[in-house]
Amino acid sequence: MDVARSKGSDAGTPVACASCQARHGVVCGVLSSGQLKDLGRHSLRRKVDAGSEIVAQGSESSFYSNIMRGVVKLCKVMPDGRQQIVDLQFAPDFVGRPFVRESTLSAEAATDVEICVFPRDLLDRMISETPELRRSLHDQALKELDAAREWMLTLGRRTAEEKVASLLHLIATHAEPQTATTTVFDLPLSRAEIADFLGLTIETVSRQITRLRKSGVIRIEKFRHIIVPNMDEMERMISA
Amino acid sequence: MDVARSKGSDAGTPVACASCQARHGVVCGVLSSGQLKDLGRHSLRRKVDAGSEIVAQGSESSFYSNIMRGVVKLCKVMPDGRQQIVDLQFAPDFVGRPFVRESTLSAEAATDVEICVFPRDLLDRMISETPELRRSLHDQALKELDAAREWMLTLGRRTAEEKVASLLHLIATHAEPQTATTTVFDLPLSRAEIADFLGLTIETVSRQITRLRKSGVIRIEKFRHIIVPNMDEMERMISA
DNA sequence: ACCGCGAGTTGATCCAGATCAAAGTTTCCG
DNA sequence: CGGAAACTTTGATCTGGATCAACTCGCGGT
Repeated sequence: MDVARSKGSDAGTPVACASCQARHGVVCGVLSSGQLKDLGRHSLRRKVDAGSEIVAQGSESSFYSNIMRGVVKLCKVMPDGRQQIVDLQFAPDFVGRPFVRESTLSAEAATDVEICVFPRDLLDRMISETPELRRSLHDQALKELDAAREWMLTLGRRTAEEKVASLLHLIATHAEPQTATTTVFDLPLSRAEIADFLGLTIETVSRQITRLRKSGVIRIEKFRHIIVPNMDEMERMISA
Repeated sequence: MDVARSKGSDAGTPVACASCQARHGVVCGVLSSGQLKDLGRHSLRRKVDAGSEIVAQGSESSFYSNIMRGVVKLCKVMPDGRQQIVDLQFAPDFVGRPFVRESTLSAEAATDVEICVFPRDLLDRMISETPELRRSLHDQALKELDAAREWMLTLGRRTAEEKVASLLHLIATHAEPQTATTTVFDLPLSRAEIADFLGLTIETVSRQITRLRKSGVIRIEKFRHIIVPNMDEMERMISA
C-alpha cells in the first residue's frame, strides 16, 4: 500500500515537515533552512494504524519517511509464508533506501505510528547535494548494521530463553530510558511477531515468557505490559 | 593482533597503495589524485595467513584495510565461547568502521589474504573531506546491511538443508562469475566455520553436505572443492 | 614411506523446541 | 452488555538437529 494514499485515523490535515526539525535530527534536522523549506512544502505528516504496511516487499515506493512516533517492523517473507522480522525502528529513524527503487523488505507499523512522508526524487536530490544528510544516513545504516549483526548472534547461537530475554532487553532499551533499575514498558509486538523476530514459534515464546515470569525476572500485567524489576539480572541472562 | 605487526609470509616490501586504484574502486578508486598520493605514502600491502586476525573483537585498531585478494570472515564471540560468523568479505571490500575506535567484532582471514592497510586518522580525515569516499562507504554499508538481513532470514527460518544450500549459493555467487550453468569453486571455510556461519553444529553441516551430494545437487572432490552442476536447482532449494 | 594429528564423516542417542490440540483472555464492535 | 474473533496460555507428543562416540581421510613433518 502506498502510504500517501493510506487512510490513517486522522488523515485530514497535512502538517508541514518543519515540525520534524523541532523534534528530531535524523533527516530534517540536517537540512539547511532553504532545503528544509523545499522539503516542507512537499512533505506530509501521516498517521498509520498498527498493522498496515508503509512499504511492501518487492514494491516500488515513491516515498521515504521519518518515524515521529511509534514502532515500525521490517519484515522479510518467503514464498511459502515463513517470515522473519529483521529490525525494529523507532523515532526518529528514517525508513526507506535512498536511490533504490524496489524494496527487498516490507515496513509495517507495529503500533500506531506517525510518520513524516516525502517524495523520493526530491530527497534523493537533496542527499546528493548535502554531505551532512549523507553522513546522517550513513550513520543510521551503520547503526542498523550493528543491530543486525548482534541479532544474527541471537538467532544463530542463543537458546529460546536467551532469545526472549534479548528481545525484552531490546525493547526496554528503546522505551524511554528509565532512571531507576526498574524498567516498565509496553510490548509493541504480539507473540506471533516476537516469534517471527526470534525465529521461534508462538508457543515457545509464550512458554519462555511464562518461565521468566515464574523465575521473577519479569512481572506481567495485561499480556503486553511488562515490568523488569532488575535490568542487570536480565542482561546477565543474555551474555553468557 | 595488530595487522601492522603481523608476520605475513612476504612481509618484506611495503607496496604503495596506488595499485589499489588500478584494481579496485571501493576506497582508493574514489580518491582524488592528491589524496591518493597522501594515502599511498602511508599505506602498506600486506599478506595475512589464513586463520590470523586482522582486527580483534573489543580491540582498538589504528588501521583500516582494503581486501585485495582472499576471503575475510567477520565474527562475534560470546563470553562462553559460542560464536557466530556475521559476514564474509571479498575483494575489494573495505574492512573497518570509520570513526569508531573499538570494534564489536573480529575480522579474520578465512583464506590467505592480501590487504592494503592504512592509518585510521588519515582515512577518517579523508572521509570527512571527500563526499565520493563517503558515498562509497555508505554504499558498502547498505550492501552489507542487505546481506545481513537476508542472512537473518536464513538463520531464523530456514532448515539445516536450506541453510547449507544458502551458504554454497553465497560462496558460488562470490567466486568468479561463471558463464555456464555449472559452477565450480573452493570453499573458503572449514566445516566448523560453516557451522558458525549457519548456527548449526559441525556434524549437521557434514550430514547435510552429504545429503546434497547423494541427491546429486552437488559433487565433491577433496572436501573443500565443490561442483554445482545446476545452479538453478540449488536456488530452488533456498527460496521455498 | 611412515607417523601423528587435525579435519571430516558416520552412527546412536538425546532433548530443546516444534507441532498438534484445547482452554482461557482480551478486545472490539454491534 | 453480549458475543465472536483474535490473541495467549498450557498440555501432550513428536522430531530436527544437538550431543556423544567412533572411525576415516588427507596432509605435513621427519
